[in-house]
Amino acid sequence: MVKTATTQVWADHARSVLERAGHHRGGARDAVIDLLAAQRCALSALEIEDALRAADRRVGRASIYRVLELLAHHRLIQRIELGDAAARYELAAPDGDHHHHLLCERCHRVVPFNDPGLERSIERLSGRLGFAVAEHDVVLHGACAHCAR
Amino acid sequence: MVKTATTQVWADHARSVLERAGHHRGGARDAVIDLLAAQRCALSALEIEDALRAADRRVGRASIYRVLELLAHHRLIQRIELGDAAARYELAAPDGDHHHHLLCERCHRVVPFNDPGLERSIERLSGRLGFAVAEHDVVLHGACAHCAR
DNA sequence: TTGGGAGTGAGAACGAGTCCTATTCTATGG
DNA sequence: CCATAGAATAGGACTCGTTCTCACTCCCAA
Repeated sequence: MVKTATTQVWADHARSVLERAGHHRGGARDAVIDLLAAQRCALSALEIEDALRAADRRVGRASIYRVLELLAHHRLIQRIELGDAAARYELAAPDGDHHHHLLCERCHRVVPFNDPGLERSIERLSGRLGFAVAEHDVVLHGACAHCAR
Repeated sequence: MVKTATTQVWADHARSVLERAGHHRGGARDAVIDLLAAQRCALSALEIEDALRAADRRVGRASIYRVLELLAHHRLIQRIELGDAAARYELAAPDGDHHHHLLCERCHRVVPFNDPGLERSIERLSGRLGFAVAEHDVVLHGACAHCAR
């Protein structure tokens, strides 16, 4: 598994958050964290299982879901649903930077994008409505820039 | 089944759109359309099945999913996923009015809201990025106004 | 009226996610 | 360093929403 500086930072951060929360360490968890850290796009739980098996590091399915739930609970990853069957999981950068997704209905590509204006709108809105928004998820459906012209 | 003026409008609209698209009529489809028209909040496919059975109008499960897919394809309903297992389906008002949902992490209620500012942000953003956005879906996670204070 | 294609129903099949239980491992205090 | 309690894990059975299959029925244009 290749570890770049950035991914290592996230993995260490994740481990220390969990340790501080009083969790023991464990092999399955380490394997999942390392795998996630090395990804640059979202993975589903089953894809994680396959990837780990391919790397000769079998991890029980239940463990994978448990680890993902734990990481999501501590906001170390974000769970995203794009409408296809499986939920996907993506690193949540410690600096709060994140993006959303457009699902192209023609080429079926998933196009990530980010937009400060959108983030601001959501902040304003949650203040006005009295929500304490911890996370948000925006999915656009339509044609990507490539297919739209 | 009670039919108010508004719901009848939608049902008629839906049927004429499908007819113009070259679809034959059918009993299952009519039943699902009438049921949807009478709802004021989103239903899952299984809830639709149950409601129809309760109304003594059994409809095959496959037909329900087929009808929902067809209606969604013609943008007569919108499919929404709130992260729990089942997808839900909601009327898409012909006037384009729609709302989004906050999932309260404490009381687990689904709180609908709408926000013109948010809509404007999404329009601007899609123009800037070159997307042709046909539909969009915003899900907030956090605490609702009631739980937040 | 009739033929052919669209629509439908019932149940099997599928797949993501959860549950259960025995086993292994981690961290702590003696 | 060892014992121990409780946390973490494996893996397989299971649940349940969704899709598939295929025989059958119905709609509608000719």
